[in-house]
Amino acid sequence: MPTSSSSYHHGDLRAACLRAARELLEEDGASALSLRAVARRAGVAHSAPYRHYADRDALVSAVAAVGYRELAERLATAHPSPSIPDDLAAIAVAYVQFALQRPALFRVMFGEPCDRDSPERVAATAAITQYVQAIVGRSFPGSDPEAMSTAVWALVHGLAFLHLDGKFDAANPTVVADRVRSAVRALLTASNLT
Amino acid sequence: MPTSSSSYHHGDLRAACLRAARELLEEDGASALSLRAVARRAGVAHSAPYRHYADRDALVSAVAAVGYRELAERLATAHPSPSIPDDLAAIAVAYVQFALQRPALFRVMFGEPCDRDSPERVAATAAITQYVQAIVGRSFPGSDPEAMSTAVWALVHGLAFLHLDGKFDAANPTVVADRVRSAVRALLTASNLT
DNA sequence: CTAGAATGTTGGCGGTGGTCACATTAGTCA
DNA sequence: TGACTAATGTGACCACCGCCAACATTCTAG
Repeated sequence: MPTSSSSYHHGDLRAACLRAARELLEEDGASALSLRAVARRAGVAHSAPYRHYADRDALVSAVAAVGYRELAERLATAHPSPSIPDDLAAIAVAYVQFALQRPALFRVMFGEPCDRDSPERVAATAAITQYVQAIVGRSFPGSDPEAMSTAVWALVHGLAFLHLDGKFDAANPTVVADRVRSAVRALLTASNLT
Repeated sequence: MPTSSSSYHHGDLRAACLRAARELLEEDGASALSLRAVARRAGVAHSAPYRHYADRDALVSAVAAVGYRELAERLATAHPSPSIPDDLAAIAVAYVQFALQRPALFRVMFGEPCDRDSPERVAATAAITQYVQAIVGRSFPGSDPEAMSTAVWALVHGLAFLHLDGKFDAANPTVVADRVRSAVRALLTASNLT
């Protein structure tokens, strides 16, 4: 049963799986992200993805790593070189908006216990940590950068998750942005006076 | 095949399922929480739980609701009537400790998109919202209670999740507690001056 | 040109969520 | 007390999933 000439090998199944996985995640949520569905979408047998990903967690971690990079881009776009509290607030807004626009991806990135030690993941999250510390350190030279960035990241991360879970009304993006901004300002004002 | 006299009906399968589900969650994490495993543990056919829970999500939501109540108890125990920032910090520490001691349960409560609108869940989370607002309102009569409690809850919630995800070192409970305390103090000091 | 490494396929195993018809029991009402 | 009904538990079944192994095809290094 010759399938014409060379459609047997896919070409770049690894990347195709990643793309398919992200699409499934966006379209139907985390529960739709199965290796078999990914294979179907890539037009390939159900076990082919195992040639490129050891198991489901490996695929999920790869997706999460892509998510971390995208999040970093978003934050950088929100403000390339933040230095005052309002710059930081803009970045916080971008963080929360990312979570609300790609809820399933955000949950994969932060909400699952799987493969916390995957090299891709630890590298990506370490990058975010450094990013936040660098910004905070630059914005508040006098403060303890570690404690300060801890508080900032936690506040923003918590805002994202609570909005995602419907604990805060997330229907109106403007309202969300205002809420995030005022919360961040409150914290940063405090640090200025310490 | 008479199974003695009356072991056909379980007695209180609904409660037994809940208990079994919580045990599975504690012992082997979220992935072990399947309706079939619950049924096995309760000593009942795999389809019996469906008489009491419409589907898996319904069971999970019930477990989450129990978790909300337990969390509320913990917070109340940490400090019955908080009024100064340090009282609030103690409650924050209890919140994070709860997350770290029952990670799977905490993730079920806040980390899953399922059944956000289940009556049990909305009631339980509304109770938490009110609880936080009441505390914050009492502690800071002059501040906007909504904005203030938003910031407090988000900060604490974010600290819990980031510790849970290994983004902050959570090995030493004392270190964790110190981190949480200092972050909360920073925020509350700010509000005092507004 | 050929041997072996990569990659993809088929088939299968055990587990899971969910539904159905059926069996058993408990509660109610005459 | 006895019978009828609703509640509850059972077993068989379906589709899907993760994962594995044997096999087929293609690519590539020598």
